[in-house]
Amino acid sequence: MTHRTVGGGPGLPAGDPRALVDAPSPDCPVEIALAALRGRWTTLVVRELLGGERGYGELRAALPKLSDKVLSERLAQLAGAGVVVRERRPGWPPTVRYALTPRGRELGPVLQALWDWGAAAD
Amino acid sequence: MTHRTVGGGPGLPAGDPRALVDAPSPDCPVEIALAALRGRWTTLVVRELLGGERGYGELRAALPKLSDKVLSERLAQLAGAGVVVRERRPGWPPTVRYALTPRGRELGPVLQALWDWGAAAD
DNA sequence: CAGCATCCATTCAGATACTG
DNA sequence: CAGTATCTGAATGGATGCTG
Repeated sequence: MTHRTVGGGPGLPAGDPRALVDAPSPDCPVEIALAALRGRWTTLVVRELLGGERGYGELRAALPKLSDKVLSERLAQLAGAGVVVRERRPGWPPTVRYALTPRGRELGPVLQALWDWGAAAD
Repeated sequence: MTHRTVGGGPGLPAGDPRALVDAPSPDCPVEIALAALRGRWTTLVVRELLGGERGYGELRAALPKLSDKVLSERLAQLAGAGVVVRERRPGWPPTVRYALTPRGRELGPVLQALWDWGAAAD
């Protein structure tokens, strides 16, 4: 055994240049994750979807104070981040289902870490 | 043994009302944590301080593209969140040292979780 | 049903200049 | 050395109204 985290698996970098940036960079993994969660309401939308797939109207009903504009923005943002998939169901009236991707479900531990830190009184 | 996470320790809530909010709330632990990390440059400032205490000028040197205005704002924000302490050293020229609090050091695992998610290719 | 378009108020970050 | 003051442009979020 020589140094920590040199082997495999996740972990803070052993020489990963993205840990040395001297300015905010879209390539930094921390920024990637924070970008996915950025913006008001985002974590609440993810929380709803952690309970299973939902239709647009179900999301509106669960978060009644969230406007169409921002909800659409958040869903597009989360879809762009690979967190959410949008599925159109044929027929009338048109229905749409939103669900977390596997990558989206992996946000569970991240939100857990944030919760634990924020809940700790210290 | 009955249910998960009912006992002690951290974990997603067993009946914590803060997990059921229908709008962004400053009481939600996740929001508390994200508020501490919010804003451009914030995580980079924390990263610098994870390497040990620093003076104002050392932070400026490590992050040369960060303006005085934003650096001051971030340090005040982090101090308000209990992440950083500011210590004035007497004498001339005036010097100041910034260091993470114990609570600030506990951001390590949070940043690790964010890093791991952002670094995962999936 | 599931949204997009538009307008407006607020917040945010960068640049520059000045101070205890 | 370690900041604060001020200004400006960009991004953000909410409200309202319209559409496939």
